[in-house]
Amino acid sequence: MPELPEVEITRERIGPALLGRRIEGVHTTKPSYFFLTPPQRLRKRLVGRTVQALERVGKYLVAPLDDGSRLVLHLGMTGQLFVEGVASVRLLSAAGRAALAPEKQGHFSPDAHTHLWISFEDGGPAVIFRDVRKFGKVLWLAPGEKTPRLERLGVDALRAGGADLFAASRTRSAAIKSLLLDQSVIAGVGNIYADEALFLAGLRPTRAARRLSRPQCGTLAAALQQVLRRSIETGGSSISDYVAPDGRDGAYQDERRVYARKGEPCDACGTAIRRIVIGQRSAHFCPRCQA
DNA sequence: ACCGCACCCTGAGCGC
DNA sequence: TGCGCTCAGGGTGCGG
Repeated sequence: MPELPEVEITRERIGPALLGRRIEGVHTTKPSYFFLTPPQRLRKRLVGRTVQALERVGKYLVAPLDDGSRLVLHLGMTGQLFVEGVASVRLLSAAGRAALAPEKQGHFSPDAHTHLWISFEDGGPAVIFRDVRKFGKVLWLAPGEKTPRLERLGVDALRAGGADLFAASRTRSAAIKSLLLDQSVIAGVGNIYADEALFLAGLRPTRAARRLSRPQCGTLAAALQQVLRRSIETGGSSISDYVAPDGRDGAYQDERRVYARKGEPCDACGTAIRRIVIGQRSAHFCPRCQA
């Protein structure tokens, strides 16, 4: 679910519920690879701490704490970071939803997928991290400690220019779509926005990266900026799981030109959108508009 | 270096 | 109703 725009919206809206509040309790599910830092240690390190800032690095959220350590979060595919008390049907499974009366279907209560529950000394609402597939990650870093996960990220997608793309693509024979998804090249782009940017730039996702000209790299970088910024403006894409920390859906899914629109007519020319597979991921494009 | 693939996990939706 | 299958905004690690 969450790509750069969704993570950025999450950062902005979870901030008020997190910053400056002293952590009283941390409740977790049992150890799993979701916890890069084991739950028991995580609890020990977090209780009594105060979150001083919240930064986004690619698709990661990084929270510096008052003792110089850092809490690192990644939402994976189905991660949901939100404030206790918000209502959204996306916070319940279809089965759970069906079991409730319609007027209660937005109400969230902790379930087996609620891996992190952070409560605060001020007694206000908790911050909750739920993730059905557990592809998300929680990691605590000691003061000064580094992690390859952050170290190897390339330039943030909101700051990536044509020159970055051009330089990174010269030796790459792989499809440009795969290059866009490579977080060590450009950090933050995922499947939706890679497809949408390639459509806007008029480029086929299958094109070998090294075959792009300098101007085409410029066009693609500009398209990426436009797509990402517009998605942030509209609150991100809520396609199946994504919900903002305040419980609201994004609206960018309504502006998609190609992603998950297989068989539908292209907005620009009417040709049916095609879906293919590139690097084990789906790719969507208009066979007429994208060369 | 770089590329493709297996794998991590759960749930929804589909055809039969 | 149930079964088996495919699919899903993520990333890592391996061998070639």
